[in-house]
Amino acid sequence: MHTVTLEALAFIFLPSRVLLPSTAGPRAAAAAAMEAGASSGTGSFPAEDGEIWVPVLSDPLDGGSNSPTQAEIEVYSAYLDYDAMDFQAVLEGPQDEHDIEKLFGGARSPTYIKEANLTHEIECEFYSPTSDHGMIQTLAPASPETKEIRGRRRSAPATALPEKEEAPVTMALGGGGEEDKKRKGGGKGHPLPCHRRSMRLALAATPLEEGACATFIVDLLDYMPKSGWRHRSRVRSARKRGIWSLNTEQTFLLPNHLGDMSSTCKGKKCGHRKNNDHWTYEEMKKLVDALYISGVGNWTKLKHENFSRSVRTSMNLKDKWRNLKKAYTGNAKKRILPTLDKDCVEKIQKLASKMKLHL
DNA sequence: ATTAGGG
DNA sequence: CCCTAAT
Repeated sequence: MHTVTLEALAFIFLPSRVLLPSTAGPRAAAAAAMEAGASSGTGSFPAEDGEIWVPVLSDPLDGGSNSPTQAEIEVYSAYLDYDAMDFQAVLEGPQDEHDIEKLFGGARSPTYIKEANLTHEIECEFYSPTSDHGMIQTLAPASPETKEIRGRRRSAPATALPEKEEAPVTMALGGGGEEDKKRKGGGKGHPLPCHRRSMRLALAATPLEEGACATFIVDLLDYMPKSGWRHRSRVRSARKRGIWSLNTEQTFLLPNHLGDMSSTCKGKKCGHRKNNDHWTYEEMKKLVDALYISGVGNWTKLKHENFSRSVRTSMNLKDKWRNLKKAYTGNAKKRILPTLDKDCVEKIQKLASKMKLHL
């Protein structure tokens, strides 16, 4: 599962020692998750292509609760083809260049890897069976070299960007402090229930730097009032100026509210787009294939059966179909068409004409 | 609660 | 993606 990313990003690596605590490994986590019914997979690992499971430490702030938490992570890469073992290897973490090349050099040339500024964009969906706390704990080591950092929250409260350079990550992440308090108000530290939340993160690391270890970086793009690329550019440039660079060895936690926009920004008050992600070829193909089999409509069912772990909502699916249909129907003008293969396009057109008949 | 359609 | 009317 890969997607073309237009923005060049830094290569980031996962600090296995933190993400993979003593007891559990990816497989264990996967097994546990499946047992818990969190996955609709058939028992294979990963449940779906490009999907990996990693254990997430329980929230230390959660009144001592040690409830297990899992994070479902889908990995997208514009450059690499992985298989399950690769993922596991990544998680268990080679930490030097040699290993990286060994891991990723198969399909692509190591040189390419090095020069490509690979981006690992991961989609995380946190499930907290009991505590509702989904937290990833990791080290945020000094990594001034961390060039471009990116990860994207699904959505966030519109908060001004912190102005301080070197602002501790935790502070940056806690940008919406007021909101946070409100939501937790009176709850004795217990957050509002949220069994599932998702967020997009990017792993950034400088594996080639000595002493450098992976860092988990949350992109603060979405803290900005979003309205177009200008804002994004501003953020990007701010990032270039080092505003978001991590500069301490502190351990930081991804705050609970991160990625939990469901409670923050559900209403229409928050007029931000919730999902600016472009559909990938795989997604479109998957959608078309599914529609071709089960027919157009029943979006909710479609969502649950074919896109259960995707960020796409049933409405997203519906809208996407409509757009695809529009794109490949009628006069083939100079439109910006998604690059779908012939087979896929054919299905779209067949479906479209079939629907016409039924009108 | 979902869906179809327009915006 | 959002919103709304209709179901």
